Amino acid sequence: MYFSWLSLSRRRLPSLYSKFPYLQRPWSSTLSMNSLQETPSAASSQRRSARLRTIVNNGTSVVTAAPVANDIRQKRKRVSDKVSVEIEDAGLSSELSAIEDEFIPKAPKKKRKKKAGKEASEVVKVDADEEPYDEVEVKKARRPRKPKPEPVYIIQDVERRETKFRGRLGYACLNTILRNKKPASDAVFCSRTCRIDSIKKNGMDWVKELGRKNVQDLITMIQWNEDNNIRFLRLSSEMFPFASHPIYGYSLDYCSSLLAEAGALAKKYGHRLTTHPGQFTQLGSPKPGVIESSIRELEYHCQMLDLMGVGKDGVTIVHGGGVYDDKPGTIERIKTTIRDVLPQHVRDRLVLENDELCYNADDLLPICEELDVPLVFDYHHDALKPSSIPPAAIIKRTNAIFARRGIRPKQHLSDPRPGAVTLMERRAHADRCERLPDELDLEGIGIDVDLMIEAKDKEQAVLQLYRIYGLEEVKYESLRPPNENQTKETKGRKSNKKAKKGEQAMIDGVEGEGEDLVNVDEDNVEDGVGDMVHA
DNA sequence: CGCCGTCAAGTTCTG
DNA sequence: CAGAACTTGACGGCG
Repeated sequence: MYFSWLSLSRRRLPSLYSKFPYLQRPWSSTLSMNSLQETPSAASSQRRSARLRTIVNNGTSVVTAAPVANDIRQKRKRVSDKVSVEIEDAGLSSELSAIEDEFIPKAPKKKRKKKAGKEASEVVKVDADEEPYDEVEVKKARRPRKPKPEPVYIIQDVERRETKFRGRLGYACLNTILRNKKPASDAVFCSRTCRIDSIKKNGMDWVKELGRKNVQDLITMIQWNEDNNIRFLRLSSEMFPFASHPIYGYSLDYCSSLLAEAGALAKKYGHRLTTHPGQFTQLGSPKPGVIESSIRELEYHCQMLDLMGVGKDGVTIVHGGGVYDDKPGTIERIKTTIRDVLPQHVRDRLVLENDELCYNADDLLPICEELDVPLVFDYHHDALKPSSIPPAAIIKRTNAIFARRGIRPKQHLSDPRPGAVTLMERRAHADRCERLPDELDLEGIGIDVDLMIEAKDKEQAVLQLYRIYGLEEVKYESLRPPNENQTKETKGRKSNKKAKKGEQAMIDGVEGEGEDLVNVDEDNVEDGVGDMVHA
């Protein structure tokens, strides 16, 4: 049984609050009070609680001293990675007792070792901070680490909406649940890669083994998708590391039987598999070498799909790329590359996508119609770089191309990150999507197309849309709470040298007593906060 | 195990 | 003009 976190209002928990008045923080499903129990000292625990509350209650702005900010930053990052509040099942009384257990700081107890085969009837805390107390015993016994029980996640209700859309929703490359399986050796993902140094050191067979493992895990992902009613997936471009590299490249033939197995499974379930090579794929570059690399990349993607036995719906999506200060000339080069240079089997899978900086639908539709190459319409990109043609009209025209080519139409959907203002900020994808575009309600436009959801939360974003619109049955155990501290900006999601510099300056400044703080600007401080949540 | 600097490729935008 | 952003984070070394 699950309950809504929102349902636990203060009014419903008067006794709890009077007993524990320090529970003055916003309810958060991703912030575990376990993180406060990291030392045996209750006093220390409480000091940390107080400092954490300060941070939380002040929202995203860090107003405490830098060392504390740093401490909290690391703490919250760990917590948000691990997630979560565990509350066991059923009625309100057990909810309350579980919450009390959560929120009352106490000295860590020695974890009871479960006998092998015994049912796990109790919820064991997922608490990395208890580890030190186990260490001696674990070393002595030399037993493999016990798998930690799955935490129970608190999933909020979603606002229900209506749609006529009946197509498939898909996600790109990575499944957050499978990727984050613990221990790390259990992680399932398709983008194992390596460095060239490692290829030199370990040899080509070793690289190829990475690719084989990736395909093996792809099979697991396809099965997971089927079990969760997801039937549309973008294959990772990194499935076979360096496969298109001029020196370290290799054919995928060595993996043909496993690829065929994965493809057969997808076919059996009616899953659509597509690919989307990276930004290095430039069909209009003035540099011949770049075009050659791009074609190698496309051929590699094509071979992957071919060996899987994927049909015509298995398209390879690329953007127009750069403009090189000469859009008409570049468009001619793009057309030449597609028409005269691409091998036929590659061209057969090729589709173009409008981007947010250079080529909108105004630019691409004429190319697409002339060369009979479908256009994958991206709602988010069109919002950032609008074309003169309304989305519904664009989709109608590209759907005609899809129909001529016998390929099922496909579109992309994503939201900008909340609070993003500038174009560059708005480029970045939000964690999830709030709603489906209205166009999807229109006959011949959107009701029967496939929609790739490009969101940081991957399959979670799909499942959330399933819930909002009642599109498919959703398994509750597959749901994870959203990150409540989604950063506003792209800055801070990745390592940001400038931000780190500013942050370090702040820390140095405070610790160094009286050093100049002039260079510390708020943006950088906020970036630091973003980092700790998202990195 | 967690952290952090770095990593194949191209291009554009920003300060 | 250097750094950061897009794409899909992941590796590798270190504590």
